[in-house]
Amino acid sequence: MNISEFAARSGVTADTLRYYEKIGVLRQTARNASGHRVFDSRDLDWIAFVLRLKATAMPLADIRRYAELRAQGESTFGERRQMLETHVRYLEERIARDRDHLRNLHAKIAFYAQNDPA
Amino acid sequence: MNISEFAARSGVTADTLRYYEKIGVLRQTARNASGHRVFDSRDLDWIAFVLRLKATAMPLADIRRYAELRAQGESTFGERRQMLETHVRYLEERIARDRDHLRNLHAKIAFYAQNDPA
DNA sequence: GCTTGACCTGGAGTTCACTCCAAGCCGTAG
DNA sequence: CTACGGCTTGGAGTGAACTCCAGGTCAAGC
Repeated sequence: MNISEFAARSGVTADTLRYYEKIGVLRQTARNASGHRVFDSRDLDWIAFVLRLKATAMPLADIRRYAELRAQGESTFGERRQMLETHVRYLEERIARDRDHLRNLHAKIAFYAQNDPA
Repeated sequence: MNISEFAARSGVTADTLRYYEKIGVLRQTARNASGHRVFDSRDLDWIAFVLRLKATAMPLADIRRYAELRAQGESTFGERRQMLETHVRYLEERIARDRDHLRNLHAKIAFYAQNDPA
């Protein structure tokens, strides 16, 4: 598929896709005879995973590192696993913190509800 | 207390505190005879709440809006409550998404653990 | 009375993650 | 054969949130 279809399916703009390729988050994509990028379903899987990492606040520099390891094949399974384990710990902490923030916000909302002069 | 003590206690650098004042996240702070900022424990409470909102991804522009409402007194309790309720919904969604991401990451880690050639 | 150190201001610079643009190439439709 | 749309590139610009700096003021210690 071409870049605009891939953009539509992945939910990432064409500009951003080219940017991701430039910084190494996407591999150098295949090209057709006219030099246009050609994407396949494996690229779709990869970008979905990238979006998952991004959604959980992993910096693009780290995602880029993961992409590098991925490009080196199965020998990097261990290192990739370590990256993910580190990230899981970060995520677990974020969830715990968020729950705490949530409790605090609920208390504040209750206060406003009780004391609203309106 | 002076700005460096306030910075130490709040965990925010003096530069950032001055920046927050400039953009309206902190009110125009009180000054002593030499024009130096003087902070009190209520400022400490407020900055802690600002950090809570920031930690949950509220943009400074929104925090600034909340600070404005706060400066207008009790008549804005309703509007402040609405802002927090909107933010609570956002946070609840983020927690739900994070939990989903976490499950996915665990599955991927399990795969690496199973298949690591090392 | 001079030095030192903490503070002040305005403004420039930095990082991250895009986002936009000009200029150019290529295949198809009229 | 030319106009058009979609792609290409390199590079400039954007917005958020800081971060740093130069040049200046002021109170306290020696």
